[in-house]
Amino acid sequence: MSKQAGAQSTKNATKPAATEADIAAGHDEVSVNDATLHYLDVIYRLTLTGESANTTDIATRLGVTPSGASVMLKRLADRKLVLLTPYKGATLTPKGTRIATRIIRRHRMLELFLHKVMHFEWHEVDLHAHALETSINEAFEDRMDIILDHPTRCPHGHLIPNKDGTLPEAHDVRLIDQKSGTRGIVRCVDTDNSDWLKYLGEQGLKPGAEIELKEIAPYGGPIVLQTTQKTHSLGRNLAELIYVEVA
Amino acid sequence: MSKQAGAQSTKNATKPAATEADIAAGHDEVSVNDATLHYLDVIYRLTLTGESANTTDIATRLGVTPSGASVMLKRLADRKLVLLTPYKGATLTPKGTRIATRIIRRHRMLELFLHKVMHFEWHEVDLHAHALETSINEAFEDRMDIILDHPTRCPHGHLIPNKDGTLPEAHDVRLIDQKSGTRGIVRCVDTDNSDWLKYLGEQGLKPGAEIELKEIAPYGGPIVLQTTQKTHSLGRNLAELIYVEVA
DNA sequence: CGTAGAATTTAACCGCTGTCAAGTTTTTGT
DNA sequence: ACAAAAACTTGACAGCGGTTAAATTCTACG
Repeated sequence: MSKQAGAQSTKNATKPAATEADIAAGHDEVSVNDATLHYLDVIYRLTLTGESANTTDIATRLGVTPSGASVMLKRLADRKLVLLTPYKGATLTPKGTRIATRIIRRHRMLELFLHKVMHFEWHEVDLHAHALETSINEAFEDRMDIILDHPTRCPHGHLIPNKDGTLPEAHDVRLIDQKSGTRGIVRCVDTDNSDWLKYLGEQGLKPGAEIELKEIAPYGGPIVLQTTQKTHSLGRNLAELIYVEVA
Repeated sequence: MSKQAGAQSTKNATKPAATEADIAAGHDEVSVNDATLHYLDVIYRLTLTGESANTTDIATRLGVTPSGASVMLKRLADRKLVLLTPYKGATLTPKGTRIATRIIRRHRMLELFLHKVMHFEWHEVDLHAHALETSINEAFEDRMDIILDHPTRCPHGHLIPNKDGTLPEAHDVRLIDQKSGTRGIVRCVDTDNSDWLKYLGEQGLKPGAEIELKEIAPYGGPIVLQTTQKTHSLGRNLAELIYVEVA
């Protein structure tokens, strides 16, 4: 499964990588290096806001030095997977986006699989999924899809992209943007910080929970909200992670 | 999970790999390169007979050139994972054996998991397991062990090593070494050839099948055997793969 | 016993993805 | 506006796991 640099390069030399036709046909467009996939994954998530991803952020997320990331970004640009404006930042090309959404599909599907089938806790699944996402193939992906009955969200509530890269419909809004008295259902907890997830999970603040926003204290004060269980008081940084669907 | 050569080397430079203490404590001794693990796996299987593994066989199994394998074997010898006698062959050191049995445990457990939980056919699981075996960690391994209720054999009937490297007890004998009239239960089909497995599976000749050896035709002739379903006539090459437990 | 042929190793090289150090560009704060 | 700081890129290099071609060692056979 193309993990050795040498083997990879040789394969690419012999057989010039997947053609556009392959990709359009839904073949294994994800047949690229592990490293490449991780870069595309990170860039995709950093550019969700619409802004381009800067080198240092990418490097930090991947645990490499900015110089290393800079070099790699250039290579990805040469391969037409990212659009790079030197000293400014990177965004994904359509091709890069297709690959990224596909790997994210696999990542989130794996997270759900690890949670539902293998009974890992929701704060544990990201790490496992990360290790596995570049090792599974389309057959495995499809099999999970069947076993999980075509899921649309990972355990944290992130949307699972469809195979064609589109996203399922959602009506998620940020909890802290709502006004006091709003009632709704938690749909997503947007972090991969294991500790925060563990804490919020213990509080029952995970997708599906019914909550009512009681108060947002001014000047960065705590957010107070009510579940069927109890009243919670959360710091801004945690409350920011919560997305709800308003009742 | 350490797939980039660069990252790996750096990691090893910073943190000088698992110590003997780590290994004894049952920590993640399998924290080595993918490539290394595949080499150890192959060498283990080639040396099961007691003879040492020769370079060309190793290279063939791994899909690399003999020269490449030769270089790599030297590195593994430097790392005290294999015992190398130049121009003669390689065997595993105790350390290499520990790692190899551990990765084989994961491989076979994965095969069973893929078969039982993900409903892949028995001739499909080897490929998937091979891709995954170097990406899972101990927690995943342990979780499979629980879900599968501490299994002792993979779908083909190979023994799943225990975590300490020992093998479960077995009373498997080669079918073709038995004399006509022997009755028994198929315990193992010793091949990873997908086509052969598919065929034998379609014939019902898989672990658990009750069979009676009818006749072994001389001079390389066919082997005739009887299951509860029908009478089978197998070529020598296929019959050789079958191991049974005599009734 | 010597030699042809097979197996193996060595040498020189490559591509990938990193590192660190140094140089360049952009941003920021006064 | 301009200097300091931050961000980014470039250059020189390393390690891994491969390649091919050439040299070496082993083996088997007449």
